[in-house]
Amino acid sequence: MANLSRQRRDEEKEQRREAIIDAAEVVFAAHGFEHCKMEDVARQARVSRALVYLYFGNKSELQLAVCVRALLSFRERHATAAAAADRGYDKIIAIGRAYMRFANEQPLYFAALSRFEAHRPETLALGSSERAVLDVGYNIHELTVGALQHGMRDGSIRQLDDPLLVAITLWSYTHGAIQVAQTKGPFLEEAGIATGALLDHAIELAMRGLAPDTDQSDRPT
Amino acid sequence: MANLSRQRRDEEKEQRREAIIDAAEVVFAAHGFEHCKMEDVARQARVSRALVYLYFGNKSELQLAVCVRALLSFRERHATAAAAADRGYDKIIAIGRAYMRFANEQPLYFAALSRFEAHRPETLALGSSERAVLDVGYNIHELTVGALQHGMRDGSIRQLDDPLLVAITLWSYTHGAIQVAQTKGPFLEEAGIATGALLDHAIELAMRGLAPDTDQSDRPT
DNA sequence: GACTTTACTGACGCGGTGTCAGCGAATCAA
DNA sequence: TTGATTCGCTGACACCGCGTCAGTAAAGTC
Repeated sequence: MANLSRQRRDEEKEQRREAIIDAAEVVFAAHGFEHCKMEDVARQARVSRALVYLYFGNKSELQLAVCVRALLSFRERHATAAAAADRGYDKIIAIGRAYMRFANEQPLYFAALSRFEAHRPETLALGSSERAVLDVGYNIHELTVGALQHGMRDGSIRQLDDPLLVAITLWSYTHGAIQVAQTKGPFLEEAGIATGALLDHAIELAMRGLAPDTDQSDRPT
Repeated sequence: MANLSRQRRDEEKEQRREAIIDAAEVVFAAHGFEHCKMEDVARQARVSRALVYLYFGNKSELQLAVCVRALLSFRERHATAAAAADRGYDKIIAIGRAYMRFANEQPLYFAALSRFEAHRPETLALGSSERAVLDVGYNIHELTVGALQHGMRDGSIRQLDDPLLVAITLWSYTHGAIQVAQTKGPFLEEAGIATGALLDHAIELAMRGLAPDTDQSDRPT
Protein backbone atom coordinates (compact mmCIF):
# COMPACT_ATOMS: atom_id res chain seq x y z
CA MET A 1 0.00 0.00 0.00
CA ALA A 2 2.80 2.36 0.82
CA ASN A 3 3.97 2.34 -2.75
CA LEU A 4 0.57 2.97 -4.24
CA SER A 5 -0.27 5.93 -2.11
CA ARG A 6 3.20 7.33 -2.65
CA GLN A 7 2.77 7.15 -6.38
CA ARG A 8 -0.64 8.74 -6.19
CA ARG A 9 0.73 11.54 -4.05
CA ASP A 10 3.61 12.11 -6.42
CA GLU A 11 1.16 12.54 -9.24
CA GLU A 12 -0.88 14.96 -7.22
CA LYS A 13 2.28 16.86 -6.46
CA GLU A 14 3.11 17.12 -10.14
CA GLN A 15 -0.40 18.38 -10.80
CA ARG A 16 -0.02 20.99 -8.11
CA ARG A 17 3.22 22.08 -9.68
CA GLU A 18 1.62 22.45 -13.08
CA ALA A 19 -1.34 24.23 -11.54
CA ILE A 20 0.99 26.76 -9.99
CA ILE A 21 2.70 27.37 -13.31
CA ASP A 22 -0.75 27.77 -14.87
CA ALA A 23 -1.53 30.39 -12.27
CA ALA A 24 1.80 32.08 -12.86
CA GLU A 25 1.06 32.36 -16.55
CA VAL A 26 -2.29 33.97 -15.86
CA VAL A 27 -0.73 36.52 -13.55
CA PHE A 28 2.22 37.19 -15.82
CA ALA A 29 -0.14 37.73 -18.72
CA ALA A 30 -2.19 40.16 -16.71
CA HIS A 31 0.49 42.15 -14.92
CA GLY A 32 3.58 41.58 -17.05
CA PHE A 33 6.54 39.37 -16.46
CA GLU A 34 8.38 41.97 -14.41
CA HIS A 35 5.87 43.27 -11.90
CA CYS A 36 4.29 39.98 -10.94
CA LYS A 37 3.91 39.18 -7.27
CA MET A 38 4.22 35.76 -5.71
CA GLU A 39 1.20 36.79 -3.67
CA ASP A 40 -0.88 37.08 -6.83
CA VAL A 41 0.33 33.79 -8.20
CA ALA A 42 -0.56 32.09 -4.95
CA ARG A 43 -4.00 33.65 -4.84
CA GLN A 44 -4.64 32.70 -8.45
CA ALA A 45 -3.65 29.13 -7.63
CA ARG A 46 -5.85 29.31 -4.49
CA VAL A 47 -2.92 28.40 -2.35
CA SER A 48 -0.82 30.06 0.28
CA ARG A 49 2.24 31.96 -0.81
CA ALA A 50 4.45 29.74 1.28
CA LEU A 51 3.36 26.71 -0.69
CA VAL A 52 4.63 28.20 -3.90
CA TYR A 53 8.04 28.34 -2.25
CA LEU A 54 7.82 24.63 -1.52
CA TYR A 55 7.53 23.92 -5.23
CA PHE A 56 9.80 26.65 -6.53
CA GLY A 57 12.81 27.81 -4.59
CA ASN A 58 12.32 31.40 -5.55
CA LYS A 59 10.65 33.71 -7.98
CA SER A 60 13.11 33.27 -10.81
CA GLU A 61 12.79 29.49 -10.68
CA LEU A 62 9.10 29.91 -11.21
CA GLN A 63 9.84 32.20 -14.12
CA LEU A 64 12.23 29.66 -15.57
CA ALA A 65 9.48 27.07 -15.41
CA VAL A 66 7.42 29.36 -17.59
CA CYS A 67 10.40 29.70 -19.91
CA VAL A 68 10.52 25.97 -20.39
CA ARG A 69 6.86 25.95 -21.35
CA ALA A 70 7.46 28.83 -23.71
CA LEU A 71 10.29 27.03 -25.46
CA LEU A 72 8.32 23.82 -25.73
CA SER A 73 5.42 25.72 -27.18
CA PHE A 74 7.69 27.40 -29.69
CA ARG A 75 9.41 24.17 -30.61
CA GLU A 76 6.08 22.80 -31.72
CA ARG A 77 5.37 25.77 -33.96
CA HIS A 78 8.92 25.65 -35.20
CA ALA A 79 8.70 22.01 -36.17
CA THR A 80 5.32 22.23 -37.89
CA ALA A 81 6.33 25.37 -39.75
CA ALA A 82 9.49 23.72 -41.04
CA ALA A 83 7.61 20.59 -42.02
CA ALA A 84 5.03 22.53 -44.00
CA ALA A 85 7.57 23.93 -46.46
CA ASP A 86 9.28 21.96 -49.18
CA ARG A 87 12.63 23.47 -49.93
CA GLY A 88 15.14 24.19 -47.19
CA TYR A 89 15.12 27.85 -48.12
CA ASP A 90 11.38 28.04 -47.54
CA LYS A 91 11.66 26.07 -44.34
CA ILE A 92 14.00 28.71 -42.95
CA ILE A 93 11.63 31.49 -43.94
CA ALA A 94 8.77 29.57 -42.36
CA ILE A 95 10.76 29.18 -39.16
CA GLY A 96 11.46 32.89 -39.00
CA ARG A 97 7.85 33.73 -39.63
CA ALA A 98 6.77 31.17 -37.07
CA TYR A 99 8.91 32.88 -34.46
CA MET A 100 7.37 36.22 -35.31
CA ARG A 101 3.86 34.84 -35.21
CA PHE A 102 4.70 33.19 -31.92
CA ALA A 103 5.91 36.48 -30.49
CA ASN A 104 2.73 38.13 -31.63
CA GLU A 105 0.24 35.53 -30.53
CA GLN A 106 1.87 34.50 -27.28
CA PRO A 107 3.44 37.70 -26.06
CA LEU A 108 3.71 36.28 -22.57
CA TYR A 109 5.86 33.43 -23.77
CA PHE A 110 7.97 35.67 -25.93
CA ALA A 111 8.53 38.01 -23.01
CA ALA A 112 9.63 35.04 -20.94
CA LEU A 113 12.14 33.98 -23.55
CA SER A 114 13.28 37.51 -24.06
CA ARG A 115 14.02 37.85 -20.42
CA PHE A 116 15.86 34.59 -20.40
CA GLU A 117 17.80 35.58 -23.49
CA ALA A 118 18.94 38.77 -21.81
CA HIS A 119 19.81 37.06 -18.56
CA ARG A 120 23.36 35.92 -17.99
CA PRO A 121 23.21 32.55 -16.20
CA GLU A 122 25.55 32.25 -13.26
CA THR A 123 25.79 28.49 -13.33
CA LEU A 124 25.85 25.90 -16.07
CA ALA A 125 25.57 23.02 -13.63
CA LEU A 126 23.67 20.08 -15.03
CA GLY A 127 20.29 19.76 -13.44
CA SER A 128 20.01 23.43 -12.69
CA SER A 129 16.83 25.03 -13.95
CA GLU A 130 18.77 27.27 -16.29
CA ARG A 131 20.45 24.30 -17.83
CA ALA A 132 17.11 22.72 -18.57
CA VAL A 133 16.01 25.78 -20.49
CA LEU A 134 19.27 26.00 -22.41
CA ASP A 135 18.98 22.39 -23.44
CA VAL A 136 15.51 22.81 -24.88
CA GLY A 137 16.81 25.85 -26.72
CA TYR A 138 19.67 23.86 -28.16
CA ASN A 139 17.20 21.29 -29.33
CA ILE A 140 15.43 23.96 -31.34
CA HIS A 141 18.66 24.99 -33.00
CA GLU A 142 19.14 21.40 -34.09
CA LEU A 143 15.83 21.51 -35.91
CA THR A 144 16.95 24.63 -37.73
CA VAL A 145 20.21 22.92 -38.64
CA GLY A 146 18.15 20.16 -40.21
CA ALA A 147 16.32 22.67 -42.37
CA LEU A 148 19.58 24.30 -43.42
CA GLN A 149 21.07 20.96 -44.41
CA HIS A 150 17.93 20.16 -46.31
CA GLY A 151 18.36 23.39 -48.22
CA MET A 152 21.99 22.68 -48.95
CA ARG A 153 20.98 19.35 -50.44
CA ASP A 154 18.11 20.67 -52.53
CA GLY A 155 20.19 23.57 -53.75
CA SER A 156 18.05 26.34 -52.34
CA ILE A 157 20.68 27.33 -49.80
CA ARG A 158 24.38 27.87 -50.44
CA GLN A 159 26.96 25.53 -48.95
CA LEU A 160 27.52 26.53 -45.34
CA ASP A 161 30.66 25.77 -43.39
CA ASP A 162 28.94 25.42 -40.07
CA PRO A 163 25.15 25.11 -40.16
CA LEU A 164 24.86 25.23 -36.37
CA LEU A 165 26.68 28.52 -36.32
CA VAL A 166 24.31 29.81 -38.97
CA ALA A 167 21.27 28.54 -37.09
CA ILE A 168 22.31 30.37 -33.96
CA THR A 169 23.07 33.51 -35.90
CA LEU A 170 19.65 33.42 -37.51
CA TRP A 171 18.02 32.92 -34.13
CA SER A 172 19.87 35.87 -32.68
CA TYR A 173 18.95 38.02 -35.69
CA THR A 174 15.32 37.11 -35.45
CA HIS A 175 15.10 37.52 -31.74
CA GLY A 176 16.83 40.89 -31.97
CA ALA A 177 14.52 42.08 -34.70
CA ILE A 178 11.37 41.04 -32.89
CA GLN A 179 12.58 42.63 -29.72
CA VAL A 180 13.25 45.94 -31.45
CA ALA A 181 9.94 45.74 -33.25
CA GLN A 182 8.08 45.11 -30.02
CA THR A 183 9.75 47.62 -27.76
CA LYS A 184 10.41 50.41 -30.25
CA GLY A 185 7.36 49.85 -32.40
CA PRO A 186 5.41 53.02 -31.69
CA PHE A 187 8.54 55.14 -31.94
CA LEU A 188 9.48 53.58 -35.27
CA GLU A 189 6.00 54.14 -36.64
CA GLU A 190 6.50 57.82 -35.91
CA ALA A 191 9.64 57.66 -38.02
CA GLY A 192 7.70 56.07 -40.85
CA ILE A 193 8.83 52.49 -40.25
CA ALA A 194 5.96 50.04 -40.04
CA THR A 195 6.56 47.25 -37.57
CA GLY A 196 5.51 44.64 -40.09
CA ALA A 197 7.91 46.06 -42.66
CA LEU A 198 10.77 45.78 -40.21
CA LEU A 199 10.05 42.14 -39.52
CA ASP A 200 9.61 41.32 -43.19
CA HIS A 201 12.84 43.03 -43.99
CA ALA A 202 14.66 41.25 -41.17
CA ILE A 203 13.80 37.96 -42.84
CA GLU A 204 14.49 39.16 -46.36
CA LEU A 205 17.93 40.52 -45.58
CA ALA A 206 18.97 37.39 -43.75
CA MET A 207 17.70 35.15 -46.53
CA ARG A 208 19.78 37.05 -49.06
CA GLY A 209 22.79 35.93 -47.10
CA LEU A 210 21.71 32.31 -47.38
CA ALA A 211 20.86 32.25 -51.06
CA PRO A 212 23.20 30.21 -53.27
CA ASP A 213 26.23 32.03 -54.63
CA THR A 214 26.04 32.86 -58.29
CA ASP A 215 28.77 35.18 -59.44
CA GLN A 216 30.47 36.62 -56.43
CA SER A 217 33.53 37.92 -58.22
CA ASP A 218 32.69 41.55 -57.66
CA ARG A 219 31.40 41.24 -54.14
CA PRO A 220 33.36 43.56 -51.87
CA THR A 221 35.86 41.65 -49.84
CA MET B 1 24.02 89.39 -7.81
CA ALA B 2 20.99 87.18 -7.86
CA ASN B 3 21.70 86.13 -11.40
CA LEU B 4 25.32 85.33 -10.81
CA SER B 5 24.77 83.14 -7.79
CA ARG B 6 21.87 81.43 -9.50
CA GLN B 7 24.04 80.56 -12.44
CA ARG B 8 26.79 79.30 -10.17
CA ARG B 9 24.32 77.18 -8.25
CA ASP B 10 22.89 75.76 -11.42
CA GLU B 11 26.34 74.66 -12.45
CA GLU B 12 26.95 73.09 -9.08
CA LYS B 13 23.66 71.31 -9.41
CA GLU B 14 24.65 69.94 -12.78
CA GLN B 15 27.93 68.78 -11.29
CA ARG B 16 26.09 67.03 -8.48
CA ARG B 17 23.89 65.33 -11.01
CA GLU B 18 26.85 64.12 -13.00
CA ALA B 19 28.59 63.03 -9.82
CA ILE B 20 25.59 60.92 -8.91
CA ILE B 21 25.59 59.29 -12.33
CA ASP B 22 29.30 58.67 -11.89
CA ALA B 23 28.56 56.95 -8.62
CA ALA B 24 25.76 54.97 -10.22
CA GLU B 25 28.12 53.71 -12.89
CA VAL B 26 30.61 52.55 -10.29
CA VAL B 27 27.93 50.69 -8.39
CA PHE B 28 26.33 49.25 -11.51
CA ALA B 29 29.70 48.03 -12.69
CA ALA B 30 30.37 46.38 -9.37
CA HIS B 31 27.00 44.82 -8.60
CA GLY B 32 25.34 44.60 -11.99
CA PHE B 33 22.64 46.72 -13.47
CA GLU B 34 19.85 44.70 -11.89
CA HIS B 35 20.80 44.31 -8.25
CA CYS B 36 22.00 47.81 -7.61
CA LYS B 37 20.67 49.65 -4.60
CA MET B 38 19.99 53.34 -4.39
CA GLU B 39 21.57 53.11 -0.97
CA ASP B 40 24.86 52.05 -2.54
CA VAL B 41 24.73 54.75 -5.16
CA ALA B 42 24.12 57.35 -2.48
CA ARG B 43 26.96 56.08 -0.33
CA GLN B 44 29.29 56.00 -3.31
CA ALA B 45 28.35 59.60 -4.07
CA ARG B 46 28.79 60.46 -0.36
CA VAL B 47 25.29 61.76 -0.19
CA SER B 48 22.07 60.80 1.48
CA ARG B 49 19.74 58.49 -0.35
CA ALA B 50 17.00 61.09 -0.27
CA LEU B 51 19.15 63.50 -2.24
CA VAL B 52 19.42 61.09 -5.11
CA TYR B 53 15.64 61.23 -5.32
CA LEU B 54 15.82 65.00 -5.66
CA TYR B 55 17.87 64.62 -8.82
CA PHE B 56 16.23 61.49 -10.21
CA GLY B 57 12.60 60.76 -9.66
CA ASN B 58 13.18 57.07 -9.23
CA LYS B 59 15.58 54.29 -9.87
CA SER B 60 14.76 53.76 -13.50
CA GLU B 61 15.30 57.43 -14.29
CA LEU B 62 18.77 57.11 -12.89
CA GLN B 63 19.28 54.05 -15.04
CA LEU B 64 18.04 55.93 -18.07
CA ALA B 65 20.60 58.63 -17.37
CA VAL B 66 23.26 55.95 -17.61
CA CYS B 67 21.67 54.79 -20.86
CA VAL B 68 22.07 58.24 -22.33
CA ARG B 69 25.75 58.23 -21.44
CA ALA B 70 26.08 54.77 -22.94
CA LEU B 71 24.52 55.85 -26.21
CA LEU B 72 26.62 58.99 -26.39
CA SER B 73 29.71 56.93 -25.77
CA PHE B 74 28.73 54.51 -28.48
CA ARG B 75 27.86 57.23 -30.93
CA GLU B 76 31.42 58.47 -30.70
CA ARG B 77 32.85 55.05 -31.46
CA HIS B 78 30.28 54.61 -34.17
CA ALA B 79 31.20 57.85 -35.90
CA THR B 80 34.97 57.39 -35.73
CA ALA B 81 34.67 53.80 -36.93
CA ALA B 82 32.59 54.84 -39.90
CA ALA B 83 34.92 57.69 -40.73
CA ALA B 84 37.98 55.45 -40.70
CA ALA B 85 36.76 53.28 -43.56
CA ASP B 86 36.62 54.31 -47.19
CA ARG B 87 33.89 52.42 -48.94
CA GLY B 88 30.38 52.35 -47.60
CA TYR B 89 30.56 48.57 -47.35
CA ASP B 90 33.58 48.80 -45.10
CA LYS B 91 32.01 51.55 -43.05
CA ILE B 92 29.12 49.25 -42.24
CA ILE B 93 31.48 46.46 -41.23
CA ALA B 94 33.42 48.91 -39.11
CA ILE B 95 30.22 50.03 -37.41
CA GLY B 96 29.27 46.47 -36.59
CA ARG B 97 32.70 45.73 -35.21
CA ALA B 98 32.65 48.95 -33.25
CA TYR B 99 29.44 47.89 -31.56
CA MET B 100 30.96 44.56 -30.67
CA ARG B 101 34.13 46.14 -29.33
CA PHE B 102 31.99 48.56 -27.40
CA ALA B 103 30.03 45.71 -25.84
CA ASN B 104 33.24 44.02 -24.90
CA GLU B 105 35.12 46.98 -23.52
CA GLN B 106 32.24 48.74 -21.82
CA PRO B 107 30.06 45.90 -20.62
CA LEU B 108 28.30 48.19 -18.18
CA TYR B 109 27.17 50.47 -20.98
CA PHE B 110 26.13 47.59 -23.16
CA ALA B 111 24.13 46.10 -20.33
CA ALA B 112 22.42 49.45 -19.89
CA LEU B 113 21.48 49.59 -23.55
CA SER B 114 20.45 45.98 -23.54
CA ARG B 115 18.08 46.62 -20.72
CA PHE B 116 16.70 49.64 -22.46
CA GLU B 117 16.32 47.71 -25.68
CA ALA B 118 14.31 45.04 -23.91
CA HIS B 119 12.16 47.52 -22.06
CA ARG B 120 8.85 48.55 -23.51
CA PRO B 121 8.40 52.27 -22.85
CA GLU B 122 4.98 53.22 -21.54
CA THR B 123 5.09 56.78 -22.73
CA LEU B 124 6.48 58.52 -25.77
CA ALA B 125 5.81 61.97 -24.39
CA LEU B 126 8.34 64.53 -25.50
CA GLY B 127 10.63 65.49 -22.68
CA SER B 128 10.30 62.19 -20.93
CA SER B 129 13.58 60.51 -20.11
CA GLU B 130 12.76 57.60 -22.36
CA ARG B 131 12.20 59.92 -25.24
CA ALA B 132 15.62 61.45 -24.75
CA VAL B 133 17.26 58.05 -25.02
CA LEU B 134 15.25 57.09 -28.06
CA ASP B 135 16.22 60.30 -29.79
CA VAL B 136 19.93 59.73 -29.28
CA GLY B 137 19.42 56.23 -30.62
CA TYR B 138 17.67 57.56 -33.69
CA ASN B 139 20.58 59.85 -34.23
CA ILE B 140 22.87 56.85 -34.38
CA HIS B 141 20.69 55.20 -36.99
CA GLU B 142 21.01 58.31 -39.12
CA LEU B 143 24.78 57.93 -39.09
CA THR B 144 24.39 54.37 -40.31
CA VAL B 145 22.05 55.54 -43.02
CA GLY B 146 24.77 57.90 -44.16
CA ALA B 147 27.23 55.03 -44.46
CA LEU B 148 24.70 52.96 -46.41
CA GLN B 149 24.05 55.80 -48.83
CA HIS B 150 27.77 56.27 -49.21
CA GLY B 151 28.05 52.60 -50.15
CA MET B 152 25.20 52.85 -52.62
CA ARG B 153 27.02 55.70 -54.33
CA ASP B 154 30.43 54.05 -54.43
CA GLY B 155 28.93 50.78 -55.63
CA SER B 156 29.99 48.67 -52.69
CA ILE B 157 26.41 48.22 -51.48
CA ARG B 158 23.42 47.30 -53.56
CA GLN B 159 20.60 49.79 -54.12
CA LEU B 160 18.38 49.77 -51.06
CA ASP B 161 14.76 50.81 -51.06
CA ASP B 162 14.78 52.16 -47.55
CA PRO B 163 18.21 52.70 -45.98
CA LEU B 164 16.72 53.64 -42.61
CA LEU B 165 14.86 50.37 -42.50
CA VAL B 166 18.09 48.57 -43.31
CA ALA B 167 20.00 50.50 -40.67
CA ILE B 168 17.51 49.55 -37.99
CA THR B 169 17.51 45.95 -39.14
CA LEU B 170 21.29 45.82 -38.95
CA TRP B 171 21.23 47.33 -35.48
CA SER B 172 18.72 44.78 -34.29
CA TYR B 173 20.76 41.95 -35.83
CA THR B 174 23.94 43.13 -34.20
CA HIS B 175 22.39 43.76 -30.86
CA GLY B 176 20.74 40.36 -30.91
CA ALA B 177 23.96 38.61 -31.83
CA ILE B 178 25.99 40.33 -29.14
CA GLN B 179 23.33 39.59 -26.58
CA VAL B 180 23.31 35.91 -27.44
CA ALA B 181 27.09 35.82 -27.49
CA GLN B 182 27.28 37.43 -24.09
CA THR B 183 24.57 35.53 -22.27
CA LYS B 184 24.94 32.14 -23.91
CA GLY B 185 28.70 32.31 -24.47
CA PRO B 186 29.87 29.58 -22.10
CA PHE B 187 27.07 27.27 -23.17
CA LEU B 188 27.88 27.79 -26.84
CA GLU B 189 31.56 27.12 -26.25
CA GLU B 190 30.54 23.76 -24.84
CA ALA B 191 28.73 23.10 -28.11
CA GLY B 192 31.86 24.00 -30.05
CA ILE B 193 30.83 27.51 -31.05
CA ALA B 194 33.45 30.11 -30.22
CA THR B 195 31.96 33.43 -29.19
CA GLY B 196 34.24 35.30 -31.55
CA ALA B 197 33.19 33.09 -34.44
CA LEU B 198 29.54 33.82 -33.75
CA LEU B 199 30.12 37.56 -33.84
CA ASP B 200 32.25 37.36 -36.97
CA HIS B 201 29.64 35.29 -38.66
CA ALA B 202 26.87 37.63 -37.60
CA ILE B 203 28.61 40.40 -39.52
CA GLU B 204 29.53 38.26 -42.49
CA LEU B 205 26.03 36.93 -43.02
CA ALA B 206 24.48 40.36 -42.81
CA MET B 207 27.04 41.82 -45.19
CA ARG B 208 26.23 39.17 -47.76
CA GLY B 209 22.74 40.58 -47.80
CA LEU B 210 24.06 44.05 -48.53
CA ALA B 211 26.50 43.16 -51.29
CA PRO B 212 25.58 44.36 -54.77
CA ASP B 213 23.40 42.06 -56.80
CA THR B 214 25.15 40.29 -59.59
CA ASP B 215 23.13 37.59 -61.23
CA GLN B 216 20.14 36.89 -59.10
CA SER B 217 18.17 34.91 -61.64
CA ASP B 218 18.41 31.64 -59.75
CA ARG B 219 17.95 32.99 -56.27
CA PRO B 220 15.03 31.24 -54.59
CA THR B 221 12.03 33.46 -54.58
C1' DG C 1 19.23 91.43 11.32
C1' DA C 2 14.81 89.36 9.85
C1' DC C 3 13.05 86.73 6.05
C1' DT C 4 13.06 83.46 2.48
C1' DT C 5 14.88 80.21 -0.43
C1' DT C 6 17.68 76.20 -1.20
C1' DA C 7 20.37 71.93 -0.50
C1' DC C 8 20.18 68.30 2.08
C1' DT C 9 19.07 64.59 5.69
C1' DG C 10 17.01 61.08 9.10
C1' DA C 11 13.37 58.53 9.88
C1' DC C 12 9.25 56.49 8.36
C1' DG C 13 5.67 53.62 5.75
C1' DC C 14 4.91 50.41 2.44
C1' DG C 15 5.16 46.54 -0.45
C1' DG C 16 7.42 42.51 -1.65
C1' DT C 17 10.47 38.29 -0.79
C1' DG C 18 11.84 34.33 1.54
C1' DT C 19 11.59 31.50 6.10
C1' DC C 20 9.92 28.87 9.91
C1' DA C 21 7.37 26.90 13.62
C1' DG C 22 3.39 24.60 13.84
C1' DC C 23 -1.35 22.57 12.69
C1' DG C 24 -4.48 19.28 10.99
C1' DA C 25 -5.20 15.37 8.06
C1' DA C 26 -3.73 11.21 5.93
C1' DT C 27 -0.79 7.10 6.60
C1' DC C 28 1.24 3.65 9.17
C1' DA C 29 2.21 0.41 13.14
C1' DA C 30 0.40 -2.16 16.92
C1' DT D 1 -8.94 1.29 17.36
C1' DT D 2 -5.58 4.11 18.72
C1' DG D 3 -1.24 6.19 19.24
C1' DA D 4 2.79 7.62 16.49
C1' DT D 5 4.51 9.55 12.31
C1' DT D 6 4.77 11.50 8.14
C1' DC D 7 3.12 14.99 4.97
C1' DG D 8 0.91 18.97 2.80
C1' DC D 9 0.06 23.24 3.86
C1' DT D 10 -0.42 27.86 6.25
C1' DG D 11 -0.07 32.28 9.08
C1' DA D 12 2.98 35.13 10.85
C1' DC D 13 7.44 37.00 10.94
C1' DA D 14 11.96 39.22 9.68
C1' DC D 15 14.22 41.52 6.34
C1' DC D 16 15.23 44.46 2.53
C1' DG D 17 14.87 48.11 -0.68
C1' DC D 18 12.10 51.92 -2.58
C1' DG D 19 10.03 56.29 -2.33
C1' DT D 20 8.37 60.19 0.83
C1' DC D 21 8.19 63.88 4.01
C1' DA D 22 8.80 66.89 7.74
C1' DG D 23 12.47 69.23 9.32
C1' DT D 24 17.34 71.51 9.66
C1' DA D 25 20.95 74.37 8.67
C1' DA D 26 23.28 77.17 5.53
C1' DA D 27 23.15 80.54 1.70
C1' DG D 28 20.98 84.26 -0.34
C1' DT D 29 17.83 88.41 -0.29
C1' DC D 30 15.97 92.65 1.40
